[in-house]
Amino acid sequence: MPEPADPEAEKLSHEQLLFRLLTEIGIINQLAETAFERVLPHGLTRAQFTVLNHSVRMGDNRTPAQLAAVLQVTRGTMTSTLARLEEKGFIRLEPDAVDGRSKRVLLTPQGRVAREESMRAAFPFLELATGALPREMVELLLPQIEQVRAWLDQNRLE
Amino acid sequence: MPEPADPEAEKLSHEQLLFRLLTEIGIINQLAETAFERVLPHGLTRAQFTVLNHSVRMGDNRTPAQLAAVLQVTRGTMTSTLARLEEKGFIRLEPDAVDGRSKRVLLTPQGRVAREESMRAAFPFLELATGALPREMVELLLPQIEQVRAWLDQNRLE
DNA sequence: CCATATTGGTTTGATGTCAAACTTTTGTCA
DNA sequence: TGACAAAAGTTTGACATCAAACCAATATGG
Repeated sequence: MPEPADPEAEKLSHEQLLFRLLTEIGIINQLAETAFERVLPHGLTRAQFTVLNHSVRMGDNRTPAQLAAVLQVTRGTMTSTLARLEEKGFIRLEPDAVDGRSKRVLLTPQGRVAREESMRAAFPFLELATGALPREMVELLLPQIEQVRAWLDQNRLE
Repeated sequence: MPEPADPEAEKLSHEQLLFRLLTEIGIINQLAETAFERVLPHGLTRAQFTVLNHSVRMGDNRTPAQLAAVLQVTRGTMTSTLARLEEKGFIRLEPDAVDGRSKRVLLTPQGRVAREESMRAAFPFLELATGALPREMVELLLPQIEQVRAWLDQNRLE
């Protein structure tokens, strides 16, 4: 059947499909971020949680520049997020012993607890979602999405 | 082979997979938005472009509340975006003839031109991406991503 | 060894975004 | 019809984000 029955169903170009994909991703991100921040404790934002989570999982004692690179934000943004985490007592910022330009980001015990609380707070929402989004689908989706991420990552217009 | 060779490759829970998916989506969004805004003309942002694009594709003469609902932002956010588009001369805001509370968003000719220019400016980037992200993959991905979006959309914690 | 380039971090200004409080207008219903 | 509820839009305050300009410290090269 070469002729689509639905006159609306015009054949989209490869580029148009990609654009649609990025648009959908934008909306998902917006909805997910809003839902996530609504349940996070201590007024944590997604950006702040991401720093705590990364520090727990990959180890703390990183420099702000390293965190900015890994988490894909500018250094200015990281400066701001770290300042708020320090205000809340969830990290400490110490001067680097060997490089006078650098600092080191250390988790505090309260920071670890706050990350744990955040995980628990997010769980019910994720659990609810598992009902509608089958595991096989997510397993199929993830590597493809990672491929999109990898391409964008490598083709940043510096 | 029930034992994974890689000791890192622990079996992730369904919830953890979903979390990873949303994290990847967040990073993709950030990279795509930054890349897109770098090429947009007239200092347009993605939010502003989205309003122009929607008005061209779906017709203008909508109310701010309608646009906010369709584009998944709060009314306060839409107020701000529309104000900047009006400053740039790309839309006009007129009072609704029948409902004294409402306004109507009208595209100006310059607004239509700016949207066209934006599409052209974005094309080279999308074209580049088509090389790395095959059409069959995008076609496979899109309906699944739409399913995720639809679930989040319906399960907003109002 | 010194001039220059690079790197780490900060600051500023603009924008998007949300939640919450607020005003104005419209709708409901008793 | 008059009180109250609902809806449209705005404003404010907080945060994330970027780009660009900036300072300080380190690295490089002649």
